[in-house]
Amino acid sequence: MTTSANGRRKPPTIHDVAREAGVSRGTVSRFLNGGHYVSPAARRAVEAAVRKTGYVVNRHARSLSTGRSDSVAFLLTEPQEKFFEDPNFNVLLRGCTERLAQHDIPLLLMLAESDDDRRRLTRYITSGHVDGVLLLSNHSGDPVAAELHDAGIPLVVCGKPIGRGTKVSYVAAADREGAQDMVRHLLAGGRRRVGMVTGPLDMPGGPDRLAGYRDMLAEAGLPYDPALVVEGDFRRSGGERAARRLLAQAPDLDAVFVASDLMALGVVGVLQQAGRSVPDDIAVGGFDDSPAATAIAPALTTMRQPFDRISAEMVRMLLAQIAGEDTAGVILPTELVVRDSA
Amino acid sequence: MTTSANGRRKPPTIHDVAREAGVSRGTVSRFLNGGHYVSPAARRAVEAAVRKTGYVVNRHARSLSTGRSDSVAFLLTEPQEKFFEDPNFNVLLRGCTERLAQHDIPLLLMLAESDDDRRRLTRYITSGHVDGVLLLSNHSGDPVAAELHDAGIPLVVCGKPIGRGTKVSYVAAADREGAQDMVRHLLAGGRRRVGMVTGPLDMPGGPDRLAGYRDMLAEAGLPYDPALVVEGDFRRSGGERAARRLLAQAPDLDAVFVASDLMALGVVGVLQQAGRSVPDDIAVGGFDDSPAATAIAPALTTMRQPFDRISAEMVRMLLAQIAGEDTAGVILPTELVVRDSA
DNA sequence: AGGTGAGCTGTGCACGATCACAGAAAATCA
DNA sequence: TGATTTTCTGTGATCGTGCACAGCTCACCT
Repeated sequence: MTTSANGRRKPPTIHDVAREAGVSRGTVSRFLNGGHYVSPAARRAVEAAVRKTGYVVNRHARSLSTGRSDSVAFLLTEPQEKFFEDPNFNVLLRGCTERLAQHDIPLLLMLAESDDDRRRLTRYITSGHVDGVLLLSNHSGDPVAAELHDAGIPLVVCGKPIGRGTKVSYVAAADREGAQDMVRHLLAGGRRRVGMVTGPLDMPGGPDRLAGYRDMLAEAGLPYDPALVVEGDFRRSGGERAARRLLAQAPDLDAVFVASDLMALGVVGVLQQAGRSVPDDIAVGGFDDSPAATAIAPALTTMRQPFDRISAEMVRMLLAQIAGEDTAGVILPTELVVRDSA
Repeated sequence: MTTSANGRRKPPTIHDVAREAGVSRGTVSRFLNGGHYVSPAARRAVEAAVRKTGYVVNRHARSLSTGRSDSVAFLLTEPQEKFFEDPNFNVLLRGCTERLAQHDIPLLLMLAESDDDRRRLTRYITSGHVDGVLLLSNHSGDPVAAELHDAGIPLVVCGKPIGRGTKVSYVAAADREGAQDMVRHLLAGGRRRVGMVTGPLDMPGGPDRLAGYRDMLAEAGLPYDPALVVEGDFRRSGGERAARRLLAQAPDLDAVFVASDLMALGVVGVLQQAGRSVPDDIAVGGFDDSPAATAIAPALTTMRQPFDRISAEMVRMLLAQIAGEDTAGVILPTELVVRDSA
C-alpha cells in the first residue's frame, strides 16, 4: 500500500495479493470468482492476503476484460418530483432493487430532466457503464427508448409503449381490462353518470384505460359524453384540477373512474370540499392500489396493479436480455379491490 | 460493425475508427480528448469515421487507463420515502445535478436501505466506479462515511456530522445561529411558552438547533422546560405526532419552533385540528424554507437554508478533492423569512 | 504397472483506451 | 541559409483484470 505524491493511496492490485499470498495471479482470480479449483491452503493464504492488503477488485479492469459491468440503471426521463411524490414509484423501485440484489447487482438511479441530461446519460450508458436499463415513464415522443434499443443496450420499459415504433420489451398491467372491471363495478352499483379522469394520453396506461371505460359504457348502452372525461397528468394536483372541471362540466355525475390513485386522492379531496359525499353522492374508483389508497377517508376502491410481479418480471426480462436471450412484452392481470369509496 | 453469435453487436473500437479514417489510434484519441494537436484534415477524417462506425468510447478502458470514471454518486442511506417526500431533497439533488452537469459529470443516485445494500454499494464505490461521493443524512452511528473516507474515496457530506469521529468534509447551514434567530423572533413577538420540535438528535441539525433554542431561552431569562421539547424525525408524520404530544404535555404553549418545514406542516395541521389558531393562539416557526413552506395557510415563517449555495459548495469541494486538494468543513449562514405563521 | 481423469497451478495474451516518447513536417527566427 | 521551435503523427508500453492453455500432481481404476 503505497502513497502517491498528492496523498491519495494507490490501491493494491491482484498482483500484490498474489505476491503476498505466495501464489499466482490466476489463483487469486479464481478465488475471487467463485473459488473453484483452488486448494484449501491457497484459499486460506489468499483470504489472508486480501484482508491484509485491503484489496478490492478494480471493476474497470474486470469490466474491460469480461465485457460486463454487473450493474443496472433505473432511468427516469421526467421531473423528479413526479416520481418521488408517487408511492407506486417507491414500490416499484424497491421491488427492482431487491430482485437485483438477489443477483448482487447494484441499481443506479439516473435522472434525466433536460435534453442535456438525456444526452449525457445516454452517452454514459451506451459507453458501457451499465449492462442494461430499466426505463420508466416513456412518453410516446421520448426518443430515449429507441436510442438505447438501437444501440443494442438491454432494455425493459415499464408500461406498454404507445407509439408502435421500435420493438422494445415492456412489462405492463392489463390496463384496458382493469378499466373495464372498475367501470363495470361502478355501473353495477347503479351509477349512470360515470365520469373519468384519464392519464396523459401519450403515456402508457393513458389510452388503454380510457378505452376500457368506453368499452363498458357501450356494453351498458350508455352514451359517451365528452363532458364527462378530463385528461389528467397522474399527479395529485392534476386530479384536483380535473375534478373541478368535471364538477363544472357535469354537475350531475354520480361516479368517477380515476386512472391513478394519486389523482384520485386529489379528486376525492375536491369533491368533499365541494360538499359532495363520497361514495354516497359520487362513487370514486382509482387505479394502482398504491399505499396512498388507504391513507384517506373513505378508503379508495381501486384496481390493484401487481407491482411486485411487475418489478420481478422487469428484472427477469432484463437479466435474460443481458444473457443474450430475446424477450417481448408481458401483460399482467389487475385485480379489483373494493373498499369504501365505491 | 460485426455481429456476434448471440446477435448482440460488437461495438467498434478506437482502432476501427483509426483504420477507417486512415490515421493512427493516437490521433483518434487526441481528437476525442480536446482535439489539440490534430490537423484539420485528420480532424475531418476522424469525425467522419466516428459517424460512420457509430463509435462510442469504452469507458471501462478509458477509466482503467486514466484512473478516473468521470461520474459521481449521490448516496442515500435511509429509506427512500424519507427523502422523496422532502422538497428540500429535490432542491438539493437538482442543484448538485446541475452543478455537475457544468463539468459534464453524470450523477448516479444510489439507495442503500438494508445493510446488504450498504455493503454492496460500498464495494461498488470503492472498486472505482465513481470518482467521489456526495452523502446525505448520515446518522452518527452510520459507518458508511468512515468507510468511504478510510478507503480514500473523495467524500462530502451534507450536514455537520455529529460524532467527532473521522475528519470528513461537510457542508452545513448555521444550525445553531439559525435556531437562535428564529427563537429570538418568536420571543420578540411576545411569546413566553415557546416549545420546540427537534430533529433526530443523532442526525445533523438535530442537537445544534436545539442548542440554539436553549441559548435564546437562557438569554431571555426563561427556564428550560423539558415538557416543551419533543424529538421528531424530520418527517411530516413525525411533526404531527410531536404536536399531539406537545398539546398534551403543555397545553398553554404559545409558540413552537419546529426544526424542519416538513415537520412544521404536520404541526400546523394538528394545531388547527385541535382548534388552535396559527399564529394568533400559537406561533409556528419552521426551518429550511422548503417549497412546502408556502403551500399551506398560513404561509410558514421559517429560516432559509441556502440550498443553492449548499449544493454548489458540495460539488465544488468534491471536485477539489478529486483533483487532489484537501477540503474541510463549510458552514453557510441562514436567513429569517417572516411570513404569516409567526 | 500403466492409463485416465480430476484437482490445482502458473503463464501469456486479450480487453480498449491513454500517455510518453520519438521522429517528421511545417513554421518561425536569426 | 541553417537553426530552432511548433505542430502534428505513429508506436510501444501500460492500466488490472479474466480466461484459455499447458503442465503438474495425485488418486483411482482396470
